[in-house]
Amino acid sequence: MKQKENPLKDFLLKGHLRYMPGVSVDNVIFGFHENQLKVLLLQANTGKFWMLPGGFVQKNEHIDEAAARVLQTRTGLDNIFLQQFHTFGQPRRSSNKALIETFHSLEVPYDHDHWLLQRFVSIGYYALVEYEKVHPQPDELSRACTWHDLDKLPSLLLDHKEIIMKALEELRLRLNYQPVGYNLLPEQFTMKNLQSIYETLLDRELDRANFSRKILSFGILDRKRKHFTGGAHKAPFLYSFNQKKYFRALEKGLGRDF
Amino acid sequence: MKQKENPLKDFLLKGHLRYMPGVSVDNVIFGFHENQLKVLLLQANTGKFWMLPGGFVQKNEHIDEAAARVLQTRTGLDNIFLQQFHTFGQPRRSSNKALIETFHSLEVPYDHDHWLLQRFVSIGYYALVEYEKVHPQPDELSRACTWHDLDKLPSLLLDHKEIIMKALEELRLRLNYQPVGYNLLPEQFTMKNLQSIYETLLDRELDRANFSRKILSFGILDRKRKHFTGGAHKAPFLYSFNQKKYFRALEKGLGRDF
DNA sequence: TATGAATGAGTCAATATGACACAATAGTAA
DNA sequence: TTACTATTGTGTCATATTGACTCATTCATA
Repeated sequence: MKQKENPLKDFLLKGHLRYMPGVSVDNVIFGFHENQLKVLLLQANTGKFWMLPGGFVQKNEHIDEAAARVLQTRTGLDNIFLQQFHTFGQPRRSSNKALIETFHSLEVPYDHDHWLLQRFVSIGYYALVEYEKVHPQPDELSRACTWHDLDKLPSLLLDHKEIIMKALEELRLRLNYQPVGYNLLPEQFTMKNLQSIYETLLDRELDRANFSRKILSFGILDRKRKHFTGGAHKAPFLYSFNQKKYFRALEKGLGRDF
Repeated sequence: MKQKENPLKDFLLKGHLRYMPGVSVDNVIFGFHENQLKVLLLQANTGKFWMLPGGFVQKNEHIDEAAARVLQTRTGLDNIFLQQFHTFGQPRRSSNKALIETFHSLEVPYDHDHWLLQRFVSIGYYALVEYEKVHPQPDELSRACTWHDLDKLPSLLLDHKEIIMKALEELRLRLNYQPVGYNLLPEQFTMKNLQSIYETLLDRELDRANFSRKILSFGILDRKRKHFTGGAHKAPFLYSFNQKKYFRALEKGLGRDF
């Protein structure tokens, strides 16, 4: 029996049979830690640049499914609600220098028609995850899969920094008509937990009382018992998202102006 | 000198040299007529289905430019502000039956690897235009390029109906934080003109006084002289968009909740 | 000059927002 | 037990916004 090929080599040689040419997906995964917004990045075995967990679309696969599969494959994160937010299509998105080096080092024959050397359009998805709940694992092409502060991003591949910034911008816009937090918080949480998320996403402080009033007016929360932290102060109530109402609000929006 | 090829035949044979495989753009052009929202559709010479003015992305072209070029080429409409709103990527978007008939009728050789028979992802753009201002002309592939009522759409190709509906949905959402009307109205217009646009887009009536108050509060309008229509009633003021403020609002948004 | 239609401007109650105040805890220290 | 502190639930209050109206004005026509 033939020895297993190098998976990267296999991908370079046979990828064109499996994947759509010219189309990729890039996932911007936001996570929280100590009230800081983080983004999940991969670092390839072969390069020093960091990158978003992105990949390609199979020839017979919905792009939404592709985004989810790519995320699962490259980071191990599963069952994450991904939201498409923008498609990026500058003509020379990709620099092929590193790629061509890889061809040489793996002794893979190629020419300028090779599918990976073509220009790609990338469909951007974002998601919000609870930092503590997930355990990112790099795939075999990557040596690292770790969280990075948004204000201390390392050197990023191609236009991935632009993609991250656009994702954040769109996310902030949608905060006005979409609820947030479902998979960001444990089953039960305090109002302060939720407020911290909004404050972190918006990068500014919100008034405690007003925030509470507004969120409760959306009617997507159920109040539970009290939560005794052991802190020397009044115990806060716990809340949970009313799933039905939460997802209805995700679909229908939280009420409009016009 | 060789006779000019059939342009369609030329496109089928050589398109793969010029265009990205697997990626297309589709434009949803909304227009107004008698307070009705219309959408611009093409009908191919060879088929009975109507379609959005869509096309392909050149190998070295920004997707935004592709959308504008495609629109210009296929409908004659130029200098239109197109807004990307969603990318559609179900795996079997395209039915190739009609296409294969075309291959046969033009006696173009093909196999299942032909670039046009591959699965396509389509990037959706929308725009709003003043019905009276533009004069759509079908390209040589099409026998018609006409406006259609949204509530009386003809049979549409592929998923184009879904694309139109999504465009309208996104447009309505953006009405809450983006100004509308710049290229929809003449240089000067009445408050009623503008209100009609909003009413048509939202498909519901708005209170005259409240609408005026709200729009004026955005601070994107300059009041001009009065306009004497000849009607037997008080003459309305004319307004014009303050370009600087209008486009700043397009960029920055019209004020948020959180 | 009277009339009808549409407009600019205003009223007013209901609601939402932003900035605070204050009493009610839960633990800790005395 | 009792003070003390941090944090929370709730309330207030001025201000802004919204939705549903009214009303006088003004234009062309009869």
